[in-house]
Amino acid sequence: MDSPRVVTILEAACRVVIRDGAHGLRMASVADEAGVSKALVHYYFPTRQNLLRAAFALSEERWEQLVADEVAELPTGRDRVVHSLAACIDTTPPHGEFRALWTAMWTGLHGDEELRPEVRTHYRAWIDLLAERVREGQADGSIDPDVDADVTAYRLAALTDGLDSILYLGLSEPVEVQAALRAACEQELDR
Amino acid sequence: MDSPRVVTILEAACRVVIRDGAHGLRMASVADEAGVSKALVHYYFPTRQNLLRAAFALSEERWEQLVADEVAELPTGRDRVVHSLAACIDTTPPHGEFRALWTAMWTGLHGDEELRPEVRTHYRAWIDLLAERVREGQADGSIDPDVDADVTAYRLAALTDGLDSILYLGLSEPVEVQAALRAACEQELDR
DNA sequence: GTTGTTCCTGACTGTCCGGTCAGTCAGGAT
DNA sequence: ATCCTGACTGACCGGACAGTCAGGAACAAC
Repeated sequence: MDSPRVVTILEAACRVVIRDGAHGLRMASVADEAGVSKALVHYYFPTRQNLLRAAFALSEERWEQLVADEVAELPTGRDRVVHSLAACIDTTPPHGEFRALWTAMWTGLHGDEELRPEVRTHYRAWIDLLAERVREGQADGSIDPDVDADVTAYRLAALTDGLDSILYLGLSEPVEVQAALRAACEQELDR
Repeated sequence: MDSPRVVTILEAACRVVIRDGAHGLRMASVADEAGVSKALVHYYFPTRQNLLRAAFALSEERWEQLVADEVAELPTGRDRVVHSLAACIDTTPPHGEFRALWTAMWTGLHGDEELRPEVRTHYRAWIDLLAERVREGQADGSIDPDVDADVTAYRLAALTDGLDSILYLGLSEPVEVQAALRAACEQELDR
């Protein structure tokens, strides 16, 4: 399923989504971007929806890998939690691109009811991963041992999501939003 | 500008947006829903975008009025803050409809760059109003006088926004989300 | 060298939908 | 009696765009 051609097309689709949004994705744009004919895109992905889903799946996979790699370098659980969250509101490459994709996927939910369970699964997994990292922090002493890891992860995930909206709206500068996240983390995690 | 005919059309448009999303709004659907011809919709609203914006403006105005009225009944600033937030994740009528509209407007941002400043203004005003209510609570003793009202309002607004996303995704039941909000309010507001 | 399979394309079609337009009609002014 | 206007309609237009299809090239397999 992932011949080089398929990957080329999916990466092109990701670039188009970042540029035009999921809703603005045209089969012809993807074909142009990939340097192939429109019919070839349909050859590998019968419908537009198939293409969109596959592109999201690919970007999601790569994003999770990227964050996991970065996080693995950090010394404490607390650092890992904070970095996981900060990555979600990072507007600079390479995180910025993934952020744009995720936002687009989010928006793409409207009008594609079948995409919802998939996004839900990813979101759930992300919260669970976050909770796990909180527990690591509690184990290594970098996070208050008395907080409930699940509740904290849930709350911080929601907060980050909201901060991302604020960022997207252009209500605050990235720097302010990052500071707000850091402050909230201190309040939630410090002993 | 708001002849009865115009209001009929705008209310029809709101119903269509709630049902089909902003992106799924068709001039023909609105016309059918309002029981008028498609041409009449164009008569009052030259373009689809005009109609969407006017519909959002109307619903926004009504929603703010509704919450303001409800909040005015409550005894303490703390109650008013909590209710303002809870109203945003209330899935039951009449709040639920407005929530759907707001989510749709949010989504409608993608692909209508000119809508963004308007949403930003509303969001900003909402945070400011919330901060004001926090200060009222500090004045009447129902909220910890040591918290920074602006920071708290900002953070709670972002959190509520994120919780709304979780709700929209169907990741948690409304009851759980409401409980999470209440718990977060306690942590942020209690002395 | 013929046959089959996979990859790939240009040209085409059908449909959906925002927007236009010529014209109808009721009612008010003159 | 005539003119005018604002509200309203049905029919139509044109562009955009997902998806189709007949067939061509490349590359093996026998």
